[in-house]
Amino acid sequence: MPEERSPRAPLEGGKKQAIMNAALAVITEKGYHPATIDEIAEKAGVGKGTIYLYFESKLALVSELIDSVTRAHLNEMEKRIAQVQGAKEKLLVLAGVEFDFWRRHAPLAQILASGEMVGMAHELRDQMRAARERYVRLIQSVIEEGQRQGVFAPSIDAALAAAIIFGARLSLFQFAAEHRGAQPDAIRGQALDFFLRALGAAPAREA
Amino acid sequence: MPEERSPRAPLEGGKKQAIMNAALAVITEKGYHPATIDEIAEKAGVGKGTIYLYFESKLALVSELIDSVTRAHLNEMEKRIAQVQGAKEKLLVLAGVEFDFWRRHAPLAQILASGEMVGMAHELRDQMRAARERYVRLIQSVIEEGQRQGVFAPSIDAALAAAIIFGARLSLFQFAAEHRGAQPDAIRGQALDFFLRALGAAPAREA
Amino acid sequence: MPEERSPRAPLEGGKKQAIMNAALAVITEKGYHPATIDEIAEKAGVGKGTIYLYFESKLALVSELIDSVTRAHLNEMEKRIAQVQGAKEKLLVLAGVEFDFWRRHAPLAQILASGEMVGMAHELRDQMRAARERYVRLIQSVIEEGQRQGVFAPSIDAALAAAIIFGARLSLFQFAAEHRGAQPDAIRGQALDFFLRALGAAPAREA
Amino acid sequence: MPEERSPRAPLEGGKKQAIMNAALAVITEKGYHPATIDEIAEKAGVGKGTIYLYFESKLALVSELIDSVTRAHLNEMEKRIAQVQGAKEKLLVLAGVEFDFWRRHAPLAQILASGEMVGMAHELRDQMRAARERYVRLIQSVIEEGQRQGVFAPSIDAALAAAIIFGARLSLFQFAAEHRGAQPDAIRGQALDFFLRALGAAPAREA
DNA sequence: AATGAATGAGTATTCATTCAT
DNA sequence: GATGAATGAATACTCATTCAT
Repeated sequence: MPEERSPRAPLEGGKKQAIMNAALAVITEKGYHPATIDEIAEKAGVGKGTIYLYFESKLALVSELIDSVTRAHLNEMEKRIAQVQGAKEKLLVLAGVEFDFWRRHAPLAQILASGEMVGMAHELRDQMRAARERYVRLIQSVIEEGQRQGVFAPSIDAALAAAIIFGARLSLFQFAAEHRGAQPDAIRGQALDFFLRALGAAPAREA
Repeated sequence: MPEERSPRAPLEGGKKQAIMNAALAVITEKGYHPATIDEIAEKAGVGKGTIYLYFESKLALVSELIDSVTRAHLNEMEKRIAQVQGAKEKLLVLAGVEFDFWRRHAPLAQILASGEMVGMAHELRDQMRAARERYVRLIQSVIEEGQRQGVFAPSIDAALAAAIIFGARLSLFQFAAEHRGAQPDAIRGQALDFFLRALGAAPAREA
Repeated sequence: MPEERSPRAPLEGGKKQAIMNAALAVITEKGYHPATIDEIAEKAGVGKGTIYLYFESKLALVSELIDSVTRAHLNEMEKRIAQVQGAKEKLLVLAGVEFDFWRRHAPLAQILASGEMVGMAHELRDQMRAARERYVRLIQSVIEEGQRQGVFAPSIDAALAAAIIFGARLSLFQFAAEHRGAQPDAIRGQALDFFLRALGAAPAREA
Repeated sequence: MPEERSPRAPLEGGKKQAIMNAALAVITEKGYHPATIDEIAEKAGVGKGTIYLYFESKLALVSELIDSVTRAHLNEMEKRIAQVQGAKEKLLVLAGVEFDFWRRHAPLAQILASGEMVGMAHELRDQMRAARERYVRLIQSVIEEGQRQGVFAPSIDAALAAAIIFGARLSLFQFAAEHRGAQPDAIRGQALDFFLRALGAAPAREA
């Protein structure tokens, strides 16, 4: 591997990631406004000024944070869905990836899923709206595929159904969190059956 | 200067309401943190200090605001549901009341619907969690009633289903807002059918 | 005197003046950039936030400060000059007012006279330039009057002469400050004679 | 990677000069405080840390800068004045060198000419005061020489006259800058005549 | 010698809250 | 009760300086 280092490549990964991780943790706990640069810096183990070497502003930091997480999540989702055949199977995969994501990124996921955009900078709102739209369209395309395949009722408005499914995620996660006794898999299964029935399909297990 | 003891008597008693209305408007537009007492006072047409005669702090004001709005909403919901017979009919009523509420209080509704206000003071979180629970339980009770009446599939976890339905509200509202062309009633009907199918019931129209 | 109070008129005079005086003192001692709002507030005996009740920003404060001082100075100068006849007499009055002003406002006068504008905000530069121009034009008009009256040599470029006289003020003041032994009046007399000779007139004492 | 021990040997030794030139340019444009080490380093084409190899601090850098410029200017002035005979002739030379200097170093000259840099660190003030004194004394000695030669009026306070002439420089330069239409030489000639008359001498042209 | 990533003290500004009138 | 002038804690961001490489 010959020299191929962008200006501060070697350290950037480490420090920048540390800052983003710290920001994620603090913002998740306190929200956007109460999260202070000081606390993020301390949690990241870097000096306050260092943050401004990697991000232009607090807003830019959060923006990149959201971007990074949603992009990664959506990319994985799309890749995994493309790997299976059948709309019902894809919905199953989607549910699985989703549950994994929530398990790993609970805090940010909550912000994203909550649609908590009131009072956020417009840049961030637009960004989150865009991510939401991409996500909804992904679900919608699976539903439409199912309708073409004849496994979902064709009379259903796929966009509306996708919006409902998208919107239910946060509640489902909270439900799972509050019913720790129940198997997450059981919850996921139940929820999937719920949506399959709603889409006019036979439950997954009997498929 | 003659005796002018109660110069604005007609407004007395409504001052607290004026403040809450103003707070609702400002918070709704900008979010909790960016909303300033100054702006709320101005919009309410009262002095800045006056707000502190009626509320201990900004936090207390918002807390009471949320309490007031959710309480009114839930009370109306419960009253209206009690007036009709049949689980499906109750779900229909619920959807109707809900759409009305959103229409009237769009911005605050969004905050409330997000369910988990990341970054809000813990007092507010707990308060909103409580409201959410009361709401979910209301839906759940309707579902259980339907299961007992034999119109909803008894195998469904009513609590989970209620959580899903609760969670979908925000998304549905956003969907309605983005599809202004479509009739809101049509959207409500479609969504209701979606949930009725999910619950194992025949669609409302054919009931 | 019936009620005729602009919003915060009664206190504004006192506090605002206190702030401007403090700002003048601090800026004079340290210059624009090193002068901190904290120190100005402390010296004025008010809270830091109070300054922002009267001035939009540090820049606005300094701007108003310059405006206030130069305006007062120029107004007095113009008034006093209008009260006497004869160009030489006017020059005499001008010198007198000038010396008084320097005695009273030494610190700000230094800033203004120095033309220290490098690095200043453009707003301030323009403001100081404008004040300088008004001042130079005043001197110039006296010179031109003297030329019309035949007491000053008509071949002299009045604008250039005015610029020279204007520019010499700071140096003269510094000279006076460094030669505390000499009578200020003697210095003023010498300087006046210097300029009268330069203008082609007989010295003042023999007029 | 072959031996590349001195990749920029041709520049070695000039690095300090490069830094001072860059500092002069930046400070001249923005003033002392707003000038940042970052910008100076970039303009000088060196690393930020390198500046601290040559100068102890920003203050030291500026101090050395002022020293270097004023020293060069004064030295040239003294050398050129020594080369001519006659006080009037020396004043003529002085004006010429001065105009050249302003033309070449307009921005720094302005800072220097302001004479009393309000707000500058005390070290710098003292330094500039010293330069000013040396300059004034130079002018003064020419005047005194003229008085001894009988070309200038002996009753004039040479120190005061020198101070006035010194102080007028900034204004004259600004005047020249604002009257770009006029020939600089004409302005210089007019100004010289002005001062010669003030000193009790016949104008230069008729000498 | 040369660099530039890292640092944290220092700054202007905002805003919830108090309190004298 | 009602007010809004006054306050200062809190916060994002800058920049001279250091030091490991």
